Amino acid sequence: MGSEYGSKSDNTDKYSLRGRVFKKIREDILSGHYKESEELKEVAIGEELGVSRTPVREAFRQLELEGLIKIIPNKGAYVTGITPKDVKDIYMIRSMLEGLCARWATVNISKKKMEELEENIYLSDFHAARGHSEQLTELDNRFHEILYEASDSKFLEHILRDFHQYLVQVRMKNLASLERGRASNKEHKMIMEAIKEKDADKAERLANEHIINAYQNMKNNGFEETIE
Amino acid sequence: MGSEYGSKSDNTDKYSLRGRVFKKIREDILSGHYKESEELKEVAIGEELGVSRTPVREAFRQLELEGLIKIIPNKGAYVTGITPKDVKDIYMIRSMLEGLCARWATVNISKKKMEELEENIYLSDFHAARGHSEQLTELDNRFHEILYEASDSKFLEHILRDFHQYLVQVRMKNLASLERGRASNKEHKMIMEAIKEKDADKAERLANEHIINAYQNMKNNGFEETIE
DNA sequence: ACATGCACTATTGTATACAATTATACAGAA
DNA sequence: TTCTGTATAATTGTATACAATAGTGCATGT
Repeated sequence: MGSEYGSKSDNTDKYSLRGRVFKKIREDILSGHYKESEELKEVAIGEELGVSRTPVREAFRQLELEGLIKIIPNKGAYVTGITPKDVKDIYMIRSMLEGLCARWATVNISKKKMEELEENIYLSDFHAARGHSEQLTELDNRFHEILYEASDSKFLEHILRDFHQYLVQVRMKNLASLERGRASNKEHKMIMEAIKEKDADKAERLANEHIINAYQNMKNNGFEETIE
Repeated sequence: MGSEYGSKSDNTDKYSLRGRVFKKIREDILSGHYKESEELKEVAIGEELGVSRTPVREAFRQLELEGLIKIIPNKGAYVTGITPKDVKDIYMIRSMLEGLCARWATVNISKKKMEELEENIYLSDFHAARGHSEQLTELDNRFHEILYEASDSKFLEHILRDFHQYLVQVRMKNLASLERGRASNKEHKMIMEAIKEKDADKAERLANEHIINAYQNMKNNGFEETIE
């Protein structure tokens, strides 16, 4: 129990060729390796990665659904790209949805999950004090995971996971800052307490702000240079 | 201009085998033809539809990303299903996002799109008075499409389109009721006016309520029998 | 009777072959 | 020159063949 956080949330199927291709291309798009409107050719990418067209094609379909590329039938796949404005939009949207999630979690959370949430806070404090940034990242992920599950809404869970995956690239270097890590913990704690007090309005508001703060922090740390 | 509303929003690629397979399976899941947890086998479905495994597989990948099936590597694809609660959740989530969309549209809408919005309202009144339900459906779709585009957010647009597609099944029989059609028009009009007056708060609130109303209406008309 | 191992089957994963579509270049006519 | 039609090449769409994996049932030994 607990060593493989996030396995449930990862629908990229790490060990299949398709999964690897999917991940690789997504990474390349999010990191700016592929330019806006660049055409992705099945054979070229297949050769580059040493696989046939089949897994590449399947990865393309997934990438299209995630909005990262646009496939024009019988013509080709074109990179959609992701601008700083897109990132901002995503955070704004996510802020709302995390708020909704916190609200629903307040109503639906089970006793067991509530305990896990408290334990999560406790452990986060522990590791933050010692500067264990890797564990902090994992705990942060898990905190949100718990809330997703506690919302008791299959679809909200699904959507928020997508966002989470989406932003994982950006988040990495972001949470690495211990300052933000500590602030984040404090916010988590407040959200947890609001849920415990069954104050849905408060939980929603705090979760909203939590995401906005994460975004502000990222912006301040000069992400403009990271993703262009 | 205007005869093929929604073509942009449809990422199912109507005329490819994959697109048809995708649509067919989604329909079968949403309409309850496939039971919860039922296993979908590539060859079986392929034979049923007279196609090979390839387009079926690609359709599966898309269906998984939409959360309608769950694929376990090397094992199989299983129907996730969609309960009345799921539908409710989706409407709640969509309500928030349509609200956000209306807010952003208020700020970003172009003059040209504003005019199209007004024209849409006008035409809707026209057709509602004459009971042209087909045109009404089309205009309703287009109304929301315009707002999505006007939000000037690629991602919000993308997400809301997905939801829209998702609920299209349910919506069909819903909007068919002329009563609701007329009420819907009224609500559209109010949203449009709020945007025109640059009152973002009002636009957001009205859009929220608009979706909730649509849900309530659907529930009252006994959708429990439709989707189980 | 029960557990264990092995062969066999069914199903998915991947590669390749073939078909259909689209883009391009070039020749010829207006 | 400019437009148009056609042949050709490049690319995606689909089907099929082969590989890998997981599930099933039976035989065998204790």
